[in-house]
Amino acid sequence: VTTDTRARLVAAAIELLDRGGPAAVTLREVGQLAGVSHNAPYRHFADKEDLLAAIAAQEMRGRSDLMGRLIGEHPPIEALRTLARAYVAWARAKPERFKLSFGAWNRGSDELRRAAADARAQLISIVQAAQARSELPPGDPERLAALMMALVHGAVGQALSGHLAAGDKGHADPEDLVDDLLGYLIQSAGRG
Amino acid sequence: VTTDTRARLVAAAIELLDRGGPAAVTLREVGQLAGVSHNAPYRHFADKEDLLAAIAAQEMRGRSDLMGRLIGEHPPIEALRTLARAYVAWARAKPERFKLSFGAWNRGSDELRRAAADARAQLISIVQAAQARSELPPGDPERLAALMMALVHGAVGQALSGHLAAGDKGHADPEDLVDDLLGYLIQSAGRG
DNA sequence: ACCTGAACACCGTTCAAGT
DNA sequence: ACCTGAACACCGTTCAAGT
Repeated sequence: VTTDTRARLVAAAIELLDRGGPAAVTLREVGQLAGVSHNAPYRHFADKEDLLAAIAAQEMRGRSDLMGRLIGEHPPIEALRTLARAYVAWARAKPERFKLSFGAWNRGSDELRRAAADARAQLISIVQAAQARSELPPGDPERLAALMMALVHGAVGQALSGHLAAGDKGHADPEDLVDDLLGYLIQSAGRG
Repeated sequence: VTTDTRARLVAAAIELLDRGGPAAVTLREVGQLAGVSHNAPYRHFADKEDLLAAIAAQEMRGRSDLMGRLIGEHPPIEALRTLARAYVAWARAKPERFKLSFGAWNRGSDELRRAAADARAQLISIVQAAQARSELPPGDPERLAALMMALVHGAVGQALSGHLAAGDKGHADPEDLVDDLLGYLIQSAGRG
């Protein structure tokens, strides 16, 4: 089909994004990489921001799909830890995609919102499963899920910004902070 | 002194940043707002990124100074909560400054690094004071401070991106997540 | 030491055509 | 329906002068 061009445009944009951030995603170079003219993108996307939103949507769907695969292979608590680690690894490997996916989310397409809601729902269901086993403290599972998401997001953001590299030794990597939080939560679940 | 021009340039850049993000900070408009030509900024800053870094440094110093004022007016745990709330309030009121201060931190000036290190040291000292009173769990205070920072940073980031507004009701505001984490930590401190 | 006006290269976006 | 080349406005940056 002719939508092939659209997919090639997105792929080219992702390549440029990974190399130099959103500023490096010039529509002229996107067109050249995709083998079309410098303003062919305007037949597939409203503007540059719309193209970036398409990348964010595709990336978010990828994260959501991966979550679906990782769940079910592990008991709830282990699934949570595995999920968080996979998320951190993705953010480290593709920092520009991570930053973009949590940027101007407002102008995001419905597809982006759908993928994000899907990922959120999966996370909440794991939290509920862990609560049912008394492996996490009781309370609103949405709120516990939000706590986990916020910590992972913040720890990765700090690592990418160089905040966590302040100490000489490697304490306080995102992975460490995730383990710490899970530890406190698990401990709090096993109370009198 | 003639450094007055530099201060006026930074003030103009902050005004434009607050209005429309880094993209709205055009050196031409910065110059016009400051009453100089469109390339006078190059006599005070290496390039646009350097001007933005100067804003980040100034803003970080403001945060660090506020921390110093808030500490000492409260016992440790209350100081932590107050600090976190002040931080969240600042990020909500000036989202573009918040995003900038945690962006390309890498190219940041020494002044930025100094201000950030200063804020971090103050936070760590409060954590230690709380640990000494057994109001926070034992362990590396740097790591506990990193956990708090990551949560606050992540919760604010999600709120600004619209992630936390998913549920109809206002659960899971950054303030709620801060309280939740503090609650789990306090509970974990009072163990057998 | 600090500032200015002119100029350059680059980019997002639009438009009138082309198939 | 999709693509192209030319053109416009805007921006970061540099340069040769000015005081």
